Amino acid sequence: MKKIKDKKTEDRILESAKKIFYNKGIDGARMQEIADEARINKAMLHYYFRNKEALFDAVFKEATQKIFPQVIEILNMEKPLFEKIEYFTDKYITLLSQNPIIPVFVIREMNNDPDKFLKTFSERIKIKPEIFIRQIREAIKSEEILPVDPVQLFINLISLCIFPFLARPLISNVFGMNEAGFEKFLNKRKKEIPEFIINSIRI
Amino acid sequence: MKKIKDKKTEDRILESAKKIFYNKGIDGARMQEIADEARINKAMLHYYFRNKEALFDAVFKEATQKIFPQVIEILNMEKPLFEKIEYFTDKYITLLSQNPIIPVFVIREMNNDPDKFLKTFSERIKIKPEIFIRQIREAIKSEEILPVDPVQLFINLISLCIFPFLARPLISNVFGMNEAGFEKFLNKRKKEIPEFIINSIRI
DNA sequence: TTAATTCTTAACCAAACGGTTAATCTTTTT
DNA sequence: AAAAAGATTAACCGTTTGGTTAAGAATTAA
Repeated sequence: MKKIKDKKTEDRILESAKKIFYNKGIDGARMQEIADEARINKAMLHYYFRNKEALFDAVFKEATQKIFPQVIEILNMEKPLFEKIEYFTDKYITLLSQNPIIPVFVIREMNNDPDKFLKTFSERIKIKPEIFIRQIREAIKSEEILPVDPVQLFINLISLCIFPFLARPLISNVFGMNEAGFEKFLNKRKKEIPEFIINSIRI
Repeated sequence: MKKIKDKKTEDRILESAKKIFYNKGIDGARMQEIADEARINKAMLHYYFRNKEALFDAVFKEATQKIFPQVIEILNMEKPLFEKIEYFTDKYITLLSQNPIIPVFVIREMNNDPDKFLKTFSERIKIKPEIFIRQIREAIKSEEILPVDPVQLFINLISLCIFPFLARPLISNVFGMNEAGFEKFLNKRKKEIPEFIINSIRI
């Protein structure tokens, strides 16, 4: 019974911290605001999490755990290259659509303190796209695709998927999209990106 | 004689503010740190700029003025489509390489307060890529390129150019690049991106 | 039941923050 | 040279900030 109650409060804190940190970053977030959001006393934040940084780290950890492992998992699947590119784009944009603020959050905090990010990140998550890279190399050898630089191709794929989530306010404004319009744009993109890439590299 | 001295101090403030704001954002930046960087008293910041927000606005304005007008200018040039894509990629990546922190800065602050951004931004800068979009439409009609969505193609071009600057710490780490290595990667990209795009859409 | 442990709160604190003030130094104007 | 205007500083101020404390509820263990 104790554990259930624990989780209840601790989870509410984490949920509130997520909401505030995601939208304002560690520097813009206020501990009081997180406490208010969770409808608890500010001291409770320090009871469950030592300090602001520890609370932030927990939130950041969850955000990266939610995104990166899935990326790698898909890229390591045993699938033909073209099919994998299609599958990846669809799954990745769907995942980000469900957490559209995470890309901004991760990019912001990663650049805020790159050393800290790389340290805590590479300790937990192995993001080695070597299988995908090797698969590209093999496709080149077997003359299935043009001889492109595998690393550049990989970055292209990631860029095309993530960037719209980072520049969303500007894109929506320039092309006069409302929320539904942007969602439509993203859904269309799920098919456009693989077509775009495969068209480019297919022999 | 007065004006020269004015400029000297005011410029030094702006320069220091740029350095701090670019790297830490408006929330992470401290007025004292900016003053220290400029080797002046903190009160001077308020003498030349009313308050933190006004100083930040001046910095943000300069950053956007440095990037966006050039993007539009190139996209509005009278150039054949393929040549324009090549020219744009080269000039844009070169420009960003000279100001590699600006993309992170603009994306961070744009998402920090989208309404403010869109208001002050669209007042000053008209970023209507209509000429480029029309050019794509015409290339489709004349069967020079495949019938792709012009907006998606435009976003693809921008995504491929900007994203590496946003994810630089992660990219450098995953692929073991040092500073020179990343620069090499970017330079290679100046040719890879146009090839990649043109390969994809050319009939 | 009672003692110990865990959870929660209100009140508090020192440091850091953006911003102000009043006096001083420097330059320009007359 | 004297007065006016502009530039610069040190000291100060009220507020906000992350964090603590000590006391009280609530739950668990004995």
